Amino acid sequence: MTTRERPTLEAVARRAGVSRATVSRVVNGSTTVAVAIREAVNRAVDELGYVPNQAARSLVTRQTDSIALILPETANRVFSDDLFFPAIIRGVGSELEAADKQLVLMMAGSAAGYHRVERYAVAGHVDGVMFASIHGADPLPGLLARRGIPVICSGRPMLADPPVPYVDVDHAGGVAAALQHLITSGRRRIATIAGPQDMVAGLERLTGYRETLQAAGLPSLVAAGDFTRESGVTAMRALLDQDPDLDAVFAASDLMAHGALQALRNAGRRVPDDVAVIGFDDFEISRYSDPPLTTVRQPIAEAGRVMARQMLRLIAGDPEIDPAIILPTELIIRTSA
Amino acid sequence: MTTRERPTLEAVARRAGVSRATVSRVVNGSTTVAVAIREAVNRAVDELGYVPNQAARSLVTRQTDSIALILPETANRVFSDDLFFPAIIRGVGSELEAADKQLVLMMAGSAAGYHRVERYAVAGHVDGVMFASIHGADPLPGLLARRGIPVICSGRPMLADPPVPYVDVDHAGGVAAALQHLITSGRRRIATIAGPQDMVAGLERLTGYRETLQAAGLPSLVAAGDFTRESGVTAMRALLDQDPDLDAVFAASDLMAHGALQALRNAGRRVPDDVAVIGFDDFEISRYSDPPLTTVRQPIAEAGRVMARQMLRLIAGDPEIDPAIILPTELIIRTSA
DNA sequence: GCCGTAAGATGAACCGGTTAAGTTCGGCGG
DNA sequence: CCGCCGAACTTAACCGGTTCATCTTACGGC
Repeated sequence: MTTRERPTLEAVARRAGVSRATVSRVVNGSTTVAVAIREAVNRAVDELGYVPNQAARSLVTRQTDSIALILPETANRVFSDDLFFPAIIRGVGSELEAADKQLVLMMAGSAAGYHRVERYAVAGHVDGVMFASIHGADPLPGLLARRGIPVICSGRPMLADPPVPYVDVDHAGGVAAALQHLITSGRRRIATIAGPQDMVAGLERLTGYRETLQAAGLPSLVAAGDFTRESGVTAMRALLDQDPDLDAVFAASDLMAHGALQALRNAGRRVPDDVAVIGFDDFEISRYSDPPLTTVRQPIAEAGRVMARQMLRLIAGDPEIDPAIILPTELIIRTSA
Repeated sequence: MTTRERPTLEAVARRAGVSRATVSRVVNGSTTVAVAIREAVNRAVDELGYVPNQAARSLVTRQTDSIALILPETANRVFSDDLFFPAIIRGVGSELEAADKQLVLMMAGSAAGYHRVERYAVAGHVDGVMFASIHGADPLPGLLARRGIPVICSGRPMLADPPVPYVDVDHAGGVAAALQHLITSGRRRIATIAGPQDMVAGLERLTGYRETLQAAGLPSLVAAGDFTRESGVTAMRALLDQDPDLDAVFAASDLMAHGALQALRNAGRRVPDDVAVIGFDDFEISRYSDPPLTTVRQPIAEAGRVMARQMLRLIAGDPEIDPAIILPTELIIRTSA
């Protein structure tokens, strides 16, 4: 193991025959350095393989060039089947990479982990904190914001003591488009499988459903789910029990829609002939389901990118940050409805 | 915005009427502090909301308590449809969380990003670096190891100048079990859709296929893929062209197996009646494909956990690190074979 | 009553950078 | 020829912790 000592500024300075300060200025690209000296310093840097010590640097600059993304689920539940978080990570990651910032991923599921996130951020380990999805009335965003830490949320936070800027998608518009499509194609008994009601996404999609159907003078029929496939199966069964003659289902997530497809098949219903099904997300797998799923596409990766861009602005001290950015959703029509 | 100044050790010391050194010892849980003083200090810490400055701390301790996980794909390709990386992240994350270490996720796709990773690690931003999957003869693991940075790989690295400890799964055993199952159930013309040959996983699964079939005295038929669903579709079509009478396919990934199912359906073949299909991975979605996929389960999340544990040991200075840990694979029999 | 000792607290020297203030020196105007 | 100016470099003071050597104090043994 060639655990060679890491060279310090001091070492580089000695080798180049200049002072620490000069080396620092060369390394940081200052212009007021004579060409000859700059070259000598750069040579010394290369020869020694010098890399600045990040801890020392951020001790004085108060910057770390890394940004946290909080996944507020337990590490074990995140990613199990869901493609929401991967997409967010992808978007955020690509944008931060372009800005030469590092992405620090944190799972804040457990109560201990939750507190750990707070300490981590306050300790100055990161320049800012992004929340990938908020459950219930999470106090953490507000708490960090009050501590003076830049915060951006994906999804409107239910609780934000000092209001926190956020990026969200047009849930209501997406739902309305989906239901309109069902109504236009003649469906009249349209049920829904709702998402968790402690998340804004779940809440708004259900509200959108209720309002659209009411405006159309059609009856509502709701079953509760939690965005997972299993809950979709269970909810679909419950709906069929309550109204065996329903002719359409709007599920608040693609995974629940897949569960519904499965339950409908087992119940002997044909999709879309007997029952039309629409989901929400447009995950990759929905193109390959049987039948391919009609669904509301939400630009998740794009939301991640926008969130990252907002964060970079916030850190740069830009005073004009949109308090809310709402991205459009789009109905993708395939075979299931 | 309550951007209240962050209190320092000094402030706490003044308030508690003791020296900086004493506060430091209390904060770090030293035992040689009188109870009365310890309590006074803790009170001061609470009142001021003191949190140690991480940069200052790691400047002297040379520790950051965070560990990097490198995803060596471009940020845009990772996660697109694949459930491998999410599973690794899940395993690594849960284990590090338990050890109170932070996971830093890095995408090293672009050439620039690649160099960035090196600088980041050498700058001492993290205590160690884990590689989620190695493409080709990546020099980075060896390079970091030579710099004295703890490194663990998932998947045997093809190139490791100073040998780097790794965690992998029993590819050969899994492939053998799958093929044995096909042979036992009477299949004789068994083709394979291979993975990318610049990755050990792709390489070893193909080798396993060749050796097992040769030992059984059966002919080989290989089409190239790259682990994606699309490549599975293409490869399956090519295989059917070459041998319309094949009666089984072993795909080196679940995604490719799903592509094969799709291509077979389009070609009018029934699965498993006409052609048996086996995949490799056991992603969640494979339980819900049509028909449900028989596949080789590899414990991806477990590999992540083991990798994290090895890393923690390495950092703790444990001299006895297994240079290689191979986790068992298991054939999961469903309907497709 | 004196001394040795150990528990517990302190002062100060780091860690490795950044940067404001100070120094040196060549050149130019008067 | 002198003084002044600004460019370019150096000196030194931080940033906020950790830790070791040192000092203080209380106590037990003789």
